[in-house]
Amino acid sequence: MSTSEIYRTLPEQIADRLRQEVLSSKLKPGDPLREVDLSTRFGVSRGPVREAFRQLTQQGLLVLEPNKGVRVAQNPSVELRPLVVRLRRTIEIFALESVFERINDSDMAAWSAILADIKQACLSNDVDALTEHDLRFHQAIIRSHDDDDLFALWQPIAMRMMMQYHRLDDIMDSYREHKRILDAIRAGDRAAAISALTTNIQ
Amino acid sequence: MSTSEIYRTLPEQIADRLRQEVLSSKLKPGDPLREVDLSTRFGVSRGPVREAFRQLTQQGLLVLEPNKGVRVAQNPSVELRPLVVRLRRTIEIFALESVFERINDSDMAAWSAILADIKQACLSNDVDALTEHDLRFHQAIIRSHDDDDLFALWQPIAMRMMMQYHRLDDIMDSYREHKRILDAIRAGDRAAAISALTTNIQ
DNA sequence: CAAGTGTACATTGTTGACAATCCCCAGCCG
DNA sequence: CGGCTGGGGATTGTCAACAATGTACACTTG
Repeated sequence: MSTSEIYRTLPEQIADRLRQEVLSSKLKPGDPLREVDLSTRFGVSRGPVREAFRQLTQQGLLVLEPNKGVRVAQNPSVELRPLVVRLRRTIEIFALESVFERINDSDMAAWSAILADIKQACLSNDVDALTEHDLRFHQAIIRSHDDDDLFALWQPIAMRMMMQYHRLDDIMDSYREHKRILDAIRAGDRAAAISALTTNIQ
Repeated sequence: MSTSEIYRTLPEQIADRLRQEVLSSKLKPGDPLREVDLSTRFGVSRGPVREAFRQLTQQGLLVLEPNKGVRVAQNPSVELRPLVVRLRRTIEIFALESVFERINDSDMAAWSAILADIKQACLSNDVDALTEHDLRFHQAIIRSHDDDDLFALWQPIAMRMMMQYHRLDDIMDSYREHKRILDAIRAGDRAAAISALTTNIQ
């Protein structure tokens, strides 16, 4: 997720960068993205850029109009939002349910590290960093399953929520909510974990 | 959906054809797809084929391994199946709930036509045609919303179920189930419609 | 003979040129 | 004056050549 990391493919690097800019509202809903602009900016040809567009379209961050290019997706309609929340809860609770059976020390350590990043982002009031680590936290829940299908199901739904403006008045609440989830997991308390997760997803 | 229709884009034509072959098990899970094979077969270059691959990957029908090409996706693990069923029910019931408010005569006519196609496919024991029209029926429920986001959310989930082998002993049951749904809609009976839909999705 | 290594081939990744399409706007016509 | 029409620039779509990567298998080596 950080800047100087080894990526497998060119399109992935481009997609990661663009995703970051969409989630941080550097690119706003409706903004058009031009293939040539980005290809010169990243120093590659249009092919990899097109490929990155496809990845982000799949994740619901961009919308593609044939012969007209891509734009940043509009936030889901207010009508749809309750559905998206319900779907995301369904998936993450499903994943959480079986976390208790598989969890090991290295998982917990990784989670604690992410929670520390969330705390740090909250303290320094860095909303972009918070979005990134929030995403990583939930991704870790999903990924504890090691099932690419589950991740593929979850991603477009989660992305559609992440694009929304932040719902919390006090940014520090984000840290508290995630801490509650992790504490409940550590304590092996399923009901508390699900409750905390449900509170966090809305 | 039929063979000689006007499509906007080349990749769409290719993707439609390949989807049909995956859903009809002409291409089986794990089968590799080669870009050059398909580009010569369709008489185009590799570009549009790659693009079609991306669309089908997004729909969960193909899996993409960098530098190694695409393969037909494995069916979701048995562990995941209950989740997929739950998600699909959640979305379709959500869509169905508000169908009652928007429905008009031309919608009903279109639905009746699809139901007739389903009946025809059942009578002639044509499983491939049944799969296609089954998909069209549910797609019509989703599409009655005229919200591309809802469709985008639904498609990858529905596709993962459509890849599964058919669950019915008597193929004619499929017609009966869909007829129950449509009759309930026509009668304006929400509870019955939801019940019939829930029975159909499993 | 087993394990590692090199090499040729098959396949995907990337590129830049060219074609098709869209969009804006000036000019024309009713 | 309002609406149609068509030209030209901007943008995406397609293509074929070339580069990079992965794979299979014969070969060496201990």
